[in-house]
Amino acid sequence: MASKTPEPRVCSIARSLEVVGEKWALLAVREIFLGNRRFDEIVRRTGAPRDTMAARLRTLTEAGVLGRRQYSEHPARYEYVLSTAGRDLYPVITALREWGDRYLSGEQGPPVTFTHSCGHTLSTRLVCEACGEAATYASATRADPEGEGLRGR
Amino acid sequence: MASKTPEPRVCSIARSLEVVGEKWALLAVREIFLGNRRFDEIVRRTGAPRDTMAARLRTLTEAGVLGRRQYSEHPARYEYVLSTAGRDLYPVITALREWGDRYLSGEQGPPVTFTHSCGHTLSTRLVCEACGEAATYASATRADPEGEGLRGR
DNA sequence: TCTTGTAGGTCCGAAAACTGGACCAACCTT
DNA sequence: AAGGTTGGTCCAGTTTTCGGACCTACAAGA
Repeated sequence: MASKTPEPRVCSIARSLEVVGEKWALLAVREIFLGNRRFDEIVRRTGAPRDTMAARLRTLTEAGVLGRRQYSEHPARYEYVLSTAGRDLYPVITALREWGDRYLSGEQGPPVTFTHSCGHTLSTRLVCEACGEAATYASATRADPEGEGLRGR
Repeated sequence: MASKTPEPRVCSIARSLEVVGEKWALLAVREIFLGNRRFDEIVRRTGAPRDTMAARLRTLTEAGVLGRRQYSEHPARYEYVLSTAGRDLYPVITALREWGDRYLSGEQGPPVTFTHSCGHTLSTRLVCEACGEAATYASATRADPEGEGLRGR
């Protein structure tokens, strides 16, 4: 076999995880989605060490997922806001919540966090971008079953 | 303010990340989705240190996301397969791919990895579970805007 | 037979990341 | 003046990660 596929696969999933895959990153984003934009709140509600969360907010800001906004001048105070890219993490967070709701809930059922404006829970659906058809993993083709043919386009 | 909300929020997202939030976990799952079920393949195509990946596959197996199956007796050989819970990570992975495709693609566009059987790319849609209506972050209610009222149900 | 290859790991020491807790500088309220 | 709020930083100890070498068991080819 002459041409080896690139060792670490060129992949958007890997790239995404490079940015939001660190331990506390998505929990920070979750808090901001929930409206808690301030450092102390984020630290308190995620349970992260202050130090670690400070570093994480820095990397997320540098990556363009968050913005840092001064909301008070004289005691200089900052809050974190979601960029467009940050807001577009909503499906990722929803999918994770859904999975946790299904497989990691205790006896009292899943905790409720995000709801649709009609009051019900949001979920993610897989659809085909082109034909609009609902899809499942079963109807998805694994483009690279044997480890070949996957090259970036 | 008498009753403090629980410090670290009770949350399915946090629980999910406890299981699949480690650095190489979702990439291992990705490889298995792509049909590469064997240790060496998984290591090679993710780029993870062998050591770390061995540990990760162990935790994922213990968590019930993966199963470990012997496919050869005499040289005892094992492969990893997705459980139902593992297969249900498909939306998470799709959402991450979609985000990476959108915000982290180079000049040559996103690498293609998963496609629908019709040959097109899959994506995730947010919908309301009850009314079936398409939803966006904008139409979602933040159940806990000020850090209150979020308690598990 | 001897070598090479495959497969699924383990072991190692060095480096990086995470952790909890103390501390700090401005400002404000009581 | 004392105490609270906010957004951090600093520290030292522990845990994880990293890359590479190594190991066992078998099979195929020269």
